[in-house]
Amino acid sequence: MERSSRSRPPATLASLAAEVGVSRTTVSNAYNRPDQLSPALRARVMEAAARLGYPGPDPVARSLRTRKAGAIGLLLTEQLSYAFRDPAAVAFLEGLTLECDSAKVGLLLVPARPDSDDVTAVAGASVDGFVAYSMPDDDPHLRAVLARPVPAVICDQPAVPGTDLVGIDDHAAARGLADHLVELGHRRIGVVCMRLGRARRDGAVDLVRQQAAHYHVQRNRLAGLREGFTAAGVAWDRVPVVEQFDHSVESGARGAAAVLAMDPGITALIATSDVLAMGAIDELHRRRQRVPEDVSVSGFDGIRAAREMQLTTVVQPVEDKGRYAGRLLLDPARSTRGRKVVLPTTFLAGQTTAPPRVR
Amino acid sequence: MERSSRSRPPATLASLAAEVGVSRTTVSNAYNRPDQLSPALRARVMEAAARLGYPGPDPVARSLRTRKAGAIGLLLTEQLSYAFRDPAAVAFLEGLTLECDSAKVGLLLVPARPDSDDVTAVAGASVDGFVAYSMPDDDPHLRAVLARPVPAVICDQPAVPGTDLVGIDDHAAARGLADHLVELGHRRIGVVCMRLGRARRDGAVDLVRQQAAHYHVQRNRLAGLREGFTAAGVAWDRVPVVEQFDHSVESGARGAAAVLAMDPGITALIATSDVLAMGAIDELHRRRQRVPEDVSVSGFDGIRAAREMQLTTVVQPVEDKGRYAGRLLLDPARSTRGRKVVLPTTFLAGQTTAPPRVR
DNA sequence: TTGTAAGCGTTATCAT
DNA sequence: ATGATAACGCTTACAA
Repeated sequence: MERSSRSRPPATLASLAAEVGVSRTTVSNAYNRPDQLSPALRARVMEAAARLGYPGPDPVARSLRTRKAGAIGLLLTEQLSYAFRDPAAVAFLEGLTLECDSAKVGLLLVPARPDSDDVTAVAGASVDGFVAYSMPDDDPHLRAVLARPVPAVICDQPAVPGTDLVGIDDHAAARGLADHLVELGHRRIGVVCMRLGRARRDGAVDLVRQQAAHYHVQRNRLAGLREGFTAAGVAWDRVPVVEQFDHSVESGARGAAAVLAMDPGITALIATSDVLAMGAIDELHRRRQRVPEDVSVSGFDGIRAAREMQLTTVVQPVEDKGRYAGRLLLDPARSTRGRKVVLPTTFLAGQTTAPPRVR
Repeated sequence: MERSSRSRPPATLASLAAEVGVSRTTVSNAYNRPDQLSPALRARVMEAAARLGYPGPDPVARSLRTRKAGAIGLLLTEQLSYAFRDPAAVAFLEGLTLECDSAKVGLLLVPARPDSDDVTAVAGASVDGFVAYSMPDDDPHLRAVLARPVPAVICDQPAVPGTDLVGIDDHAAARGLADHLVELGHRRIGVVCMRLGRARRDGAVDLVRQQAAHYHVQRNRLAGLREGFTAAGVAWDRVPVVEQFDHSVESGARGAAAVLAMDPGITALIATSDVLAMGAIDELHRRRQRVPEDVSVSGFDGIRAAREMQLTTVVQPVEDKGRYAGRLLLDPARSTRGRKVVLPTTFLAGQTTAPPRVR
């Protein structure tokens, strides 16, 4: 049996070089530039490495020397465990990882819990760049990312000078949704939206809070809706708008209940995400209301489950968002910063919206 | 306007120390041991840091010195983009990230594509440990993980001496499923299973390949099924078993079609995962077969979608698997290696299995 | 083809 | 409370 490598101090490149009787350079080359060595010598080095249990050059030491971490960080607005429950976030991850795969860099998940201001995870991440996904504009983690001397790409957020950006035109897409409902004849509506700030809060939202929302995406979607309905003569300040901190089907149901409590007579319920819309439909069904005969419901995102149930929604290319984010960040020739990629969305008329019931 | 920090060589701890006129130690302490400094001096250091645009100690250099990467690696058997489509894998991730969150370590995703033997991502990952999730026993990436001089936890895999393990008793759980179907009266059955090896392959699987499967989980589930049906007098070598490389609903449908082509007279179709079972049900419905009246179907895993559709399945605590994996790896007092955590499973009789149709 | 020498930026230890 | 010194393990001009 071989001597256990655990009994000795672990082998290093230097100790291996000493063992073989060559310089450290040679051992380094054996690993990193095999063509710079005679095959025979390389074989001797590798044999000795196996014998000593040398696992190859230490990644951290290499990173320090080469100034390349070989990974990028992804800043997520949620406890990680939570993010994975959101199909849109998962699709974004899919796209991003695709690009990481082909660039051969790792992906380090960096959670940014909204209830924590501890930024050490961001400051301590050994990465060559960051992607920030849908962070509120006042988040300290986001600031910490921008403070790091590495490139960053932000996604679904307001532009930051000198930082690449990927997003969609939430305002226009929401406006299209509003126009669709207006055209169908809806004038008495309600809205369930995702969280507007970092502090937990559920319930009715007045116009001031809508416009001051720290989540860019929600702010713009609400603005687009407001524009569309205002243009149709709807008094927006009387439209019940309910914010739900949690993003889940159950939360959508609670939001719908809150809206209905504020105005039981609405003919259409607009959710700013498909997940919330699905919960809203659940709640309506529990109340023996038919969708769309009694109440129309619309979502946003175009996640798979929503499309399968024929939800009227706006389909956005979430996976492409991830791909573009990765591409911008990993682009070897990133001479220009501050690039913007605005992806197209498509309105999808499903089976959950119809003209309001005539009474 | 401040002088741009981009114009100068980036500040380091040393340059900051020189600027302030103190030693490097003092600057280091200002960041890592604030109590070792007079508040006044610390304030001076921090002020200078802000002025010079010093972003704080470099994570890589710190890692080299402290011999702590502050992250763990997760080895996944798939292209990452693929893994996120599997609800069970996502649940595992959820559990693992929960533990990472509370231990304040990052999670580095390391993809191990089955069609690639390139192990550099594993060798080059700056991590303090690895979790390997459901890798085939002959995978070079897995070997590379075990070769790294950091602790590892393996999940859903055969035991490796000296390495912690988390898993379930797949054999016993599958046996229970078989017993359930036997009891209902099923003798003519078919099986759709997940991939058994790293090479792409779809179609009928003979006993030799079943027993030689490189995926421990699939091997054991098949063995459990075989044991149960053999005990009931079913000739297992005549049971159509079909392997599907891809793990998706569509793939499950194709697998079901293949099984039905081999024996159109089966009364029960067993899938070794819920995702495959859902596809099988789709395929049966396309053929105007009712489930369970015409054909019974069972799954495995207990993912949310399966439970919602009342699939007969085995529920395994996937999220707990992730939590235990993280806990074992991050356990500060990991004196003992080679620990085993075997989690319980529960059989769940749903609405998709019933006695075979009488003819 | 191989070796020399100079860092990469930090923290631990020990001294003052 | 602050500082001097010595690593941590590696890569890479450049020289031989």
